[in-house]
Amino acid sequence: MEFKKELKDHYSKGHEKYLRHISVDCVIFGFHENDLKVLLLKTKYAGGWALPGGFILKNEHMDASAQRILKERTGLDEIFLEQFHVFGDPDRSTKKINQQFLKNIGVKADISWMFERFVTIGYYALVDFTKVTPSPDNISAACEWFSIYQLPEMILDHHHIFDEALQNLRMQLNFHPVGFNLLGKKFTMPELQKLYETILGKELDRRNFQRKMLATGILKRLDETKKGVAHKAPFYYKFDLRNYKKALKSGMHSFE
Amino acid sequence: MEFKKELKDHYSKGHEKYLRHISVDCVIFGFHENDLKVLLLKTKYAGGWALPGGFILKNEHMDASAQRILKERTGLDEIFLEQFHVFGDPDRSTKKINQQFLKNIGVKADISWMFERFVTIGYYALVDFTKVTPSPDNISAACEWFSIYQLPEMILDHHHIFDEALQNLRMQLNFHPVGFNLLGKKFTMPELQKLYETILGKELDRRNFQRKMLATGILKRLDETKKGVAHKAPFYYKFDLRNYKKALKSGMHSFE
DNA sequence: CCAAAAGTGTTTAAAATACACCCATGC
DNA sequence: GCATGGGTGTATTTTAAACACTTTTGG
Repeated sequence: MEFKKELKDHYSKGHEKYLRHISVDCVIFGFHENDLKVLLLKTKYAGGWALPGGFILKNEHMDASAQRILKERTGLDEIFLEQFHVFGDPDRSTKKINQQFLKNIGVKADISWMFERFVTIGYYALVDFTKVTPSPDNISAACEWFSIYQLPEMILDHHHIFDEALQNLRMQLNFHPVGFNLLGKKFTMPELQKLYETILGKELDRRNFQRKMLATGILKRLDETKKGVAHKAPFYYKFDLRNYKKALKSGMHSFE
Repeated sequence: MEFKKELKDHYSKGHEKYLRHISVDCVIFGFHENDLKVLLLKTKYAGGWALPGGFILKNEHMDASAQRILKERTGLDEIFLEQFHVFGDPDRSTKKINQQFLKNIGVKADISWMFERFVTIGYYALVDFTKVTPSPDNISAACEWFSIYQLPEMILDHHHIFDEALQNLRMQLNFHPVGFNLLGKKFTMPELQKLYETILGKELDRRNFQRKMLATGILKRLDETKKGVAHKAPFYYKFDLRNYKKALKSGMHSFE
């Protein structure tokens, strides 16, 4: 069985390929149907959901590892990525989980780099939900989006990692208009507002939001309005990358 | 020679004691004579100054490693510490430096965990300058404070790590009144202001500064004034930890 | 008594917040 | 035509920034 051989190799020889003791975990945020979502993997046999993660190749830039992991799970390139925290508690051991996993799947291994302690580097990613094709890795049974307000049971400290990621994202939102990375090429003001409200977890004033957003100068209104929608049709906007870069230098404003 | 043996052991057997591929580097800030300073080490033989750093013991919490490293260099316990960034470029190799170092010192080693790639976790520390007794480690010739505006040539990417630390400190200063960690038990308002000005790299209005600071409610004015000083004697203040913790929850203000 | 630094205001400008009105569209 | 959501504008409050005067102290 090809899969078992691959797995055995990973456990017995992975340390020749990857840096020991270091893993990368990604909190992938997407926005869909007015809800902020996170992409999670269901581990085979071993119960519980997990953040997509991986390891750093011996000659690979750490940021590139995160990009590679994201590419594999979402199919996307050049994702917005932000390293936000390192989790270095010696008790966050994956040993038990890994041993349980191998036992269940019927692979033997007594010692393995995978049983050793891991320090994990947390990244969060902001992706365009509509562009993502979630695909599980070979040790996972499923790869699905979850609302951040209805997360399932998660392995290890992954829920804690998620919490930190969300907190960092909220902070970031006050300085850089990172929200745009979660939307498509064009979007309406109400959509953008919903996004902000979902991330921040609170409602914002519609009129003040629009004024502030436009004041940043990083939005460009299109002549097009949203079609086939009840009530007054909202305009589409697009994100003006050039002005964005200029605005970044002079600092961004915060939201309520 | 005891030292050479220790060193040889470190290079040949250190990987049994520490996590491979991971180092910790600390940017230690101190405030003295109206100047923000950083504690640096002069490496023996290999030229250039370096940030105090070290490795994570196999069963040690990452944060504890940083505390241990700081204790060794400054003599202080329970230092204010903040993990701010991980540097994971595969090119940031210490191999050449280490080999040069060993050659110069006359120790032989062909392979060593120390020649492998390191991902380093950056911490910055805020310490009370007057409490610190700088002491070099056994591979360093000197341990000295430098003004952040007159830094010497530094090895590897240490200058870049410093830059990131300073940038993070400035950010942090807008949300948490971290400045207090750099001062002693009591301090005058002008001293506190100088500190802020030095960190932020710009002048602040004396009167507005005082008002804002007092508005946070985390300062307590003592009945004591500074003695033996020309002109009007400023009051001493102390930092009110209890109110500080309360204030943190409701968020802090920014400075100009 | 005067220069220099510190304490305590006030005035002005800007930004955040709250709120009101009109317009378009589908049912 | 009316309920609903969207575009635009104004009043109010809050906060930041600019500025002035008085007080204390050593020389």
